[in-house]
Amino acid sequence: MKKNSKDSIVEAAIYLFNTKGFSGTTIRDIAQKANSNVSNISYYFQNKHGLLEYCFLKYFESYIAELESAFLCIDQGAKATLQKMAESIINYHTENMQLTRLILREMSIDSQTVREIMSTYFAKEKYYFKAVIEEGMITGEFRQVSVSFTIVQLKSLLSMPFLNTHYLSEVLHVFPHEPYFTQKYIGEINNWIEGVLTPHHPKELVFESI
Amino acid sequence: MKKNSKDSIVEAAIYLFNTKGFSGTTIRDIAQKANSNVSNISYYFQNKHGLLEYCFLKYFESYIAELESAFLCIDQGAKATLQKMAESIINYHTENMQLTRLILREMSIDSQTVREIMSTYFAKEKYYFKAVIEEGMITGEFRQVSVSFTIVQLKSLLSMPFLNTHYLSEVLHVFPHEPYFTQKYIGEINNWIEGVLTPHHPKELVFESI
Amino acid sequence: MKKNSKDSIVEAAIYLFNTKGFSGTTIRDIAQKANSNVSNISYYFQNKHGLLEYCFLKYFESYIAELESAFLCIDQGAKATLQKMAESIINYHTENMQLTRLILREMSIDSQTVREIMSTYFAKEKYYFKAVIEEGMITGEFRQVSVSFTIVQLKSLLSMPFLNTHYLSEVLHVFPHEPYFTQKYIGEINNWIEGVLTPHHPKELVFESI
Amino acid sequence: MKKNSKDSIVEAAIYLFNTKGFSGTTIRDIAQKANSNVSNISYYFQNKHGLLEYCFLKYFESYIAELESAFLCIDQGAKATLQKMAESIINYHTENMQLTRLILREMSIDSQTVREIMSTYFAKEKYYFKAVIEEGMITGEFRQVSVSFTIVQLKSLLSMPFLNTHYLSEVLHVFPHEPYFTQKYIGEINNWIEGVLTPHHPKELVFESI
DNA sequence: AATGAATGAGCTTTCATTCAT
DNA sequence: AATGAATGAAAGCTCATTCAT
Repeated sequence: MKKNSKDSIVEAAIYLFNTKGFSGTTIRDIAQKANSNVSNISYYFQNKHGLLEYCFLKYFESYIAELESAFLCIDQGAKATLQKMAESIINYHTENMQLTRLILREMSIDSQTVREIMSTYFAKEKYYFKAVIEEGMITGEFRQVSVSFTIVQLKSLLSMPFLNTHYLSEVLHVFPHEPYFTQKYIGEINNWIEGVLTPHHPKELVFESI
Repeated sequence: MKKNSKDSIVEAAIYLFNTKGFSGTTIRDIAQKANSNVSNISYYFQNKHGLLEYCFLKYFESYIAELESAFLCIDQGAKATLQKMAESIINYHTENMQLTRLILREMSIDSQTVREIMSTYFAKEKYYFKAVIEEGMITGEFRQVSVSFTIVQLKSLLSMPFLNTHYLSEVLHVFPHEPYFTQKYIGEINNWIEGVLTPHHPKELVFESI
Repeated sequence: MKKNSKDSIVEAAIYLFNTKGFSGTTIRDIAQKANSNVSNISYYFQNKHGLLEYCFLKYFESYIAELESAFLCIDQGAKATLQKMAESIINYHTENMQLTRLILREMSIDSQTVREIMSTYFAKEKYYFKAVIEEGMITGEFRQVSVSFTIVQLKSLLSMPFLNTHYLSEVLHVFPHEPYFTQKYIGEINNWIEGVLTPHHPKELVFESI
Repeated sequence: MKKNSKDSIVEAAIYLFNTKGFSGTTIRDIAQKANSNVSNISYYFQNKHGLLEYCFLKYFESYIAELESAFLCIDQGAKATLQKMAESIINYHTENMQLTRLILREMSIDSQTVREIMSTYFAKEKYYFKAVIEEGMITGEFRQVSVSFTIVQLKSLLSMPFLNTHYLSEVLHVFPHEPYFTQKYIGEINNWIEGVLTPHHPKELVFESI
């Protein structure tokens, strides 16, 4: 009768953690939404917190995989690679908006989970970003910039819209769920790469902007 | 005996909501940290949620005031004004990092509070950003851009570093609390204004980058 | 500004104790309804329970006074006196319906208050009822009946309609507040005195009694 | 380990609600007396109020069943039927004195529960009383009386002794728990039916009295 | 005489978890 | 693999009362 109890629990958890926050969600909420029994959560994930950790892992495994895959074409140039990385992340975030929002929010809470589980993933993520930026600076594709501050900006631009989807849709009337958004926002990121990271060779660059 | 019970409750609440999340914080935690009595929370703020709302109002009243004040110099040019607005916000966020982080996180939860309380503030904020961007496009200081997508980016850049302070300090070794950060990050935002918003007049712009 | 704080507190208390029960009413409810301050309750009545006791005394002082006054005409015959006593009680209950209902309900709770405060009043009440019934039995106006069981019935008939006013009005469409009710119900009590207490055929019936 | 948690909770609740009133009883009291856990009250009855409603239903289901069963012999005459109904109610009240007292008291509080839950039961009860009284008036067994006012008296006589058991035992020294009381009080009710409801045909009636 | 801030105890309810099946 | 009853801890909140003014 139940397709897959474990999966439906995770699905329900992502939705509810995202909507009401981790602490604001009860395991009964989750069990009910998943059409499962409360005890199954303990059974599969040890306890409520284990379920959250599972969600974190689920997110980061894929996230890093996307990043890794995009990084493979580094020999085609730093700019192209960075553009591909940004595009991959935006696509991944768009396709997993609930999970992304949950991670981005809970990450900002000061907890053991964040420190322990995520440090390795963040280290990897930093490695790829740093590598591509430094490569670009060496080849002259990028200006000489602060790697850290560049990563700060890049991550800001790639995360925020998915964290504040309400704000986007209700205040700015920009709808991250629509396919048009993804396309357009990738263009904006490329503009940022051009305008902020790339050295100004006047003639060509003017025509890149939308 | 107690100097100011109400204020110390708010202060404790901001710290704890920020550190452990709203749902993850108990009113007993707050009362204890504030050296006050649990009942006083109900007494002053009706209930736990009222205390959160109070924090929201506290943040937004000042935030909008900062924005409004910076907007006053609009006759000195759109770019200068936008730079001043960004600087004001960064300064305000730096000085109220705890509160800012709390607001930015809880805002992303799907609740009545967010919708009802904040809609007016967001409308005002949007008004100022839109006004300055459109002014810039009219005078030719800014390129022709999508107002909404520009606001998305601007808000991303102005918020994210204050939401993920752990990440910045522990992964990137960038410390938002240090005075150097503020100064440097304001420069980065100005770069963004130059590189992304300002039309390329080759000669001058090259020298603006840090 | 306040006419009489004490009186308005009592008035509010009677209404609220009656509507929501003693334990179900908070002193803040009372203070608010009385347009007074919470602390005044402690000031005037020591504490919440003192206020209840005050209500009990208020009721019983008047109640016993009514009974006493009606009993004075005992030399005009037992039946006439009993009728007058019943009429007085019904009138008093009608005029103080809220207070009456409150007393009748709280009396049924097993508490110190009931035992201590009321025992003297109940003793007095019993004395008058017993006196009039026994007088009637001596003079032959009444049949030989059990005094206790007669008092049970009499008190039942004189109390219940005022305890269950909702039931009367909503189920039976009998409205104790209307003047017609009082008049009619006094008639019913007199019927009861006639039919149950008075011998039908003086000579024979005397022997029927238990 | 626990035999029947639900039943023991109900039993404890009836005793305590009766003794201390609904609002005056805490669920900790109940759980302790029932040797159960506080949470089980929520588990079985949703909340404290749900437990009260359960008691109401428990009472009325049986009460109406008694009434219905007694009403079946209506073809044996209205008076006999009414006597049987009264007897059934007195027996039921005697056997369930705690519950009865609880219901009678809480019924007098002005609440949603009373209005919603009980209206149907009261309608049924009224139907049976009305039917038997009207039948009696048609056949000439009963005098022409007001149905409503007769029900008021009947219910008064059948309820009050069970509501004020303290008063009966401590003031009047009448003990409703003793078997003698039931027998005697049924006799009193029959006297009331004879004296108040039955037309006076001197010769015959004399022999009917007990 | 009256007020409003402050207190601490205690209440109802919720929750994550465990146990027996 | 899955269920539902049961548990103890703790959470949010309420309340009668007191204190300082």
